[in-house]
Amino acid sequence: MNEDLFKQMLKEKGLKVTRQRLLVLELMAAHPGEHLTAEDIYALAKEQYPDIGLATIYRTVQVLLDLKLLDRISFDDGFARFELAKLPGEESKGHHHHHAICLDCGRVFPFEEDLLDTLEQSLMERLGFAVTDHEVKLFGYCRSCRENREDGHRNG
Amino acid sequence: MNEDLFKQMLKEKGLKVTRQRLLVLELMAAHPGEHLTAEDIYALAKEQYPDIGLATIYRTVQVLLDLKLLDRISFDDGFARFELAKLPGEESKGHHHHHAICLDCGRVFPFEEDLLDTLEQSLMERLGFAVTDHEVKLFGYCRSCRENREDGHRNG
DNA sequence: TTTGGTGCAAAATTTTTGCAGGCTA
DNA sequence: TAGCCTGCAAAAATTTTGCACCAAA
Repeated sequence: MNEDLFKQMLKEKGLKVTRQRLLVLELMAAHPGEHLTAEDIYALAKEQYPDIGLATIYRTVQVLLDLKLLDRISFDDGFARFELAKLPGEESKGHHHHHAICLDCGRVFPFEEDLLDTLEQSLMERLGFAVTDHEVKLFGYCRSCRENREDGHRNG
Repeated sequence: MNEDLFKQMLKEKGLKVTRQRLLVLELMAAHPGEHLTAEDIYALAKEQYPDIGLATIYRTVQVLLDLKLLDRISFDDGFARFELAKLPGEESKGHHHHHAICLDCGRVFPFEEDLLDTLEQSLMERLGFAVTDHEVKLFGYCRSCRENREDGHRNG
């Protein structure tokens, strides 16, 4: 992420460039694909700026969401999570990437595939619903958990 | 939903059949595809049983989730929502149905299409990730909102 | 200097838990 | 009757807001 571009985006919205905003964006860029909660971001930010407050994290995250620099995602575990958004043009239709969530170890595997075109076309034809974005979560079992499970089966 | 089957499911788990549990399941069955929050269910339940408590709604919903009679979904608006689950065998692979969410009016259109087989196969081949379930949310604009918008364009 | 941002603490909101009493089996 | 279930209220947990002070433009 280009810091100068970020400063320009803030100025265009009449917002000020502050150390806290720069820090949060930098942290998010340093942890791609990690799905951080507000508390996670707070803890990381305190390492570099102990005086920062949790309320600032929430307010900054909201600014970054408005600028479409972050995506909010939920794994239905009680807190909102945030991750760096792809810049427009980095992928085909401006769609976000998606998540395969292991039901055993809880790890999250991002993937990029964008195979929903047929489905979206069908919705337009049948319902007149024009899709502009989508979010896909797959649940299942990752390779290492499946291998562990097979070991278990062999032994008992 | 068959009430006797529900009673049997409860008994098999050592749980008791109570008026509150029957009522909540009945309400969920009477409002298919409506994505009710705990407060929504509470309000509906009070109409028929004014003494019921909100805590009972949360506890009952948890029981119904465990029995896989309900699905929990989140539209990232701050509360968990619940809807009646499809019985096994009602759809192809045990997968749930999905949601197209209008960004304008907020209405939610359920759809059944199950066109992710290719994607899931590819994940298995590339990551060794075995998908057992998926959740798809599409965001966009429904027919009536699109028509209103076009009216607006014509008039101004 | 003016406007908006921050940190702290309190408030708001959703969800969970403890407990005394009541209902199911 | 024994044990689970409920209702109420309090607690927990995440997120938002009010306010005085501070920093950016």
